[in-house]
Amino acid sequence: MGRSIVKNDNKNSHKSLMSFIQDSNKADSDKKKEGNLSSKINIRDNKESTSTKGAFLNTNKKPANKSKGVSFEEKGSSYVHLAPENLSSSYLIDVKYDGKKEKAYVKLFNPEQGKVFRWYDTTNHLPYLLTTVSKAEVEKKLANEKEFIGCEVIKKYSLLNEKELTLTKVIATNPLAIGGRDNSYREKISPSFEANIRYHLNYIYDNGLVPGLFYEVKNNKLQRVEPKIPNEVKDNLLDIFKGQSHEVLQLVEQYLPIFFAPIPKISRCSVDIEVESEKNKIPDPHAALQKVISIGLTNEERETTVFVLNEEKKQIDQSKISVKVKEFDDEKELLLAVFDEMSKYPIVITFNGDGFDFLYLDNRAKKLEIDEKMNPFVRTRFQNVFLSHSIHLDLYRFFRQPAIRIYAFGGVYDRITLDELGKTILGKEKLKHEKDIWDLDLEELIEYNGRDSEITFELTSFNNDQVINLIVMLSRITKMPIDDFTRASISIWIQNWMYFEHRFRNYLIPRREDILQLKGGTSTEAIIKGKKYQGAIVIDPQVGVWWDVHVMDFASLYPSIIKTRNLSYETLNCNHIECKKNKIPETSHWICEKHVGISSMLIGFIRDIRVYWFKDRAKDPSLSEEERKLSDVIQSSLKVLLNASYGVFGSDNFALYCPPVAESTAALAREAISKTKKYSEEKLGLQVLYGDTDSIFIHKPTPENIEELEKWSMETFQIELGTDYVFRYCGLSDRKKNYFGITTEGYPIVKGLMGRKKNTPILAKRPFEKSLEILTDVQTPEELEETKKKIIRITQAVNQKISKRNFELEDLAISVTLSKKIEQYDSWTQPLQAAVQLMLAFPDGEKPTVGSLISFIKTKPFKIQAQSIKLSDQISQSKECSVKPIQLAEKSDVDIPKVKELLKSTLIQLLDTIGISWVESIEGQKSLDSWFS
DNA sequence: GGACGTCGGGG
DNA sequence: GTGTACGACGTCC
Repeated sequence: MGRSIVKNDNKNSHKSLMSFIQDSNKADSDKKKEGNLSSKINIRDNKESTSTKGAFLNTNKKPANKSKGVSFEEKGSSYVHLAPENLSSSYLIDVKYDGKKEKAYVKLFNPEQGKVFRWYDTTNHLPYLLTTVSKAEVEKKLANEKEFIGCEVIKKYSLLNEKELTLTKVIATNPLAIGGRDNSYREKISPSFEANIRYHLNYIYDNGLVPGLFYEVKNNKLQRVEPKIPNEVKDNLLDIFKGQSHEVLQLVEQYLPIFFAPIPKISRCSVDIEVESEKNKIPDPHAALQKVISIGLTNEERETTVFVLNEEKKQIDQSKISVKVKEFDDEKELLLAVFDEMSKYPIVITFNGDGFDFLYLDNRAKKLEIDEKMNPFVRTRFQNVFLSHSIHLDLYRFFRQPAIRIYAFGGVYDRITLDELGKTILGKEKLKHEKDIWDLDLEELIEYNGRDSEITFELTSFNNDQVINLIVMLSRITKMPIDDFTRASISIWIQNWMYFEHRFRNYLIPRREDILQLKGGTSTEAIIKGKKYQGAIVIDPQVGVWWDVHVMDFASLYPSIIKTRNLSYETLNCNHIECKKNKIPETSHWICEKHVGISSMLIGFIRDIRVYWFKDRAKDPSLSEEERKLSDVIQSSLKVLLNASYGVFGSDNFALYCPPVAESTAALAREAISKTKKYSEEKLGLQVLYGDTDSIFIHKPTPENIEELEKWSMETFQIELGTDYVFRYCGLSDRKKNYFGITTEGYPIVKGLMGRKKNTPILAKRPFEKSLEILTDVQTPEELEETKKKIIRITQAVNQKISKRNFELEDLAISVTLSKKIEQYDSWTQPLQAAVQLMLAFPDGEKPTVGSLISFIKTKPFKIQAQSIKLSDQISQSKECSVKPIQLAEKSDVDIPKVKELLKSTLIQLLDTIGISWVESIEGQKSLDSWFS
């Protein structure tokens, strides 16, 4: 916060390493560059680099429509418009594959006509795989394959082997011939490379397409429309990266349009449906047996229309409704009207449309025998539903991504429900109703449905379209179409981003097993049993109250280490004997000093551009609010990628899984924090009170000390060490990751203390928060002593209330979100006990499952009979419970000693830090005054 | 009372 | 289906 960034220092010290790497590598890297590095930015310039694929087409058979193995086909829909021969500048919103036509196509939103057009590939791009098997041999092997088109010999650079490889490119008429069937080519030809990449993504890589940028169609050819970016912006940016390698400068040019092309307002609507349903039963979207009774649709003018089924032609009281209403006496007509309205928008937003609304509508349309041509939905071979004419943005999928929840929204929402998101992000709740949807008056139904559709829309529009902009920006960076992007998770985003950059540079995309085999496993032992390698350091806290404490931390430490130490799957444990001396401490690994690692370069680039450009601009008062907000969106999208960039290398489902990369990053971080502690203590004579992963708590440093540390960090690590907070005072307990501090700006920072955890009962939370509140006002050690007395009084008062059973049942409730299905619990945990009791008490109610919020209170032990509930075999038959769900509990059930324990364990963490003893001050017989006198 | 499992929060 | 470290509380033996 407000940290000064020493740009020049950084660049220079960074330069020293990079120029070293560059120099020793010059001959090699020049060779690598020859490929298509400079010419891939525009698809127009792409002819040379992709010319190889055209060559065979002149001589070989043409791809024919003979494949019967394609498992999904796009039907002709009346909502689809084909792109004309020439189409003005349009927004690339999607890339897909049409199995029937055996062609890739893109969806282009043309703002002039307000329509989405489909442009089918005209370059005869075809699916392929790569192999080291010779052309002749492959041709012999596949001679009788109907879908086999031919082979070409191509050259690619393998980063893993550090050499150019001559490969056979095996081309087929359709993607399933390459991979996805039992007898696909990738099963027949070994080794095969790049054979498990979805075809439409391959199409994006090969053509250097960037979803979310502008393209036009000229003489049936797709070409990018370059945005006008002020020279000034470009020059300033290049200046930031001055002195870095040629490849990084290339990257700056490549990403200019991605960051600076405007994000146009794309018109969109949200859709939410209501279905006739039996009491407490969610209708099955696969069966779609019940009528659709109402559909809400909100557009960008914030106009909400509710299409409602009114078979009995009841009079609707207009005074009771706030939205537009369209009445239908026939369900089929209702659906058709909504389909027609939806077709006007290039983006349609739902909340869980993938899992419910659209699945239901598609199946219902089939049931009602709506003409296929009028049904806007298309099924993929995985039975997903998407829209033939536009893109479907399912917000449930997007907000569910942990990386988005934590890094883009600071974890403000806990549960992924429309109500919770509306409440926490928009301050707008769903309408509550006592009755079932089935029993609502028409007016109530209309209002309820309208509200849901409004919340859904506003989740994308609040704060200047923050969510849409975030999605577009991440989609541009990772090169994933919005449709794929919002349905994939962070490791796939990073995978796609890195795959694109490999292809862009004509590098062979490595196979997971080759990385693992060549780079080996880990060499440190994890502290926690079952983990693969050792993680971060947490410095032992110095117990007590400390005044004037500076918390310094490294700016995005892990990504910075990946950048400055050149960490990448190919540079870790490289083949050069000379590099073996460049050891990673505490491990058996070493890093290459000859080549720049690709992930190091990419992660380093987005780190630098975030820190040196967008982060400052997000807060720059000299910029317009709109510019600031856009910068903030970009910096937060970069943050999302950066924060996951280290972790993915340690995740065995990541395509470039490389445990030594993750392990080395953690080891170097440990080294950085340990050295900083040592330097502070030994060279500067400072007292280090605590530290966690990338932070260090320093007692009473002078401004000179701080400056000295910042300078030393830049020189030693080329990473900014800055001041995160200054605490007027802070309290450290003997527990790690447990402390509080009051900043000089006068607000409290609380870490790990139970009183802040969301499932702590209010009874304990209230005195905790009250105590913290008065601690926040404390200015001097003398005032602290006074405040301690107050806190003791507060605590004693609550303790006495508990003894007298003077509390509300709700105040004792412990809320837990179930993390598993009921049958999957292998032990008789308290949340499970409560869930089972609920199921017994309400056999017809909604069954608790993953994500259900269960509230319970602690009781004296009692037994229940739960034979009727299906549980894991691991759980024995005797069922003793120590909790009761709040719905079933009474005050007399409460186990008083346990509640007192709970209060104690919550508050003792805070009291410990300020030196109040629970036994003496709260439980003890001594009066308050005598204890202090 | 110790080993082990589960959960949650935070980075 | 990004990583590990950590504390609290529970069950099971």
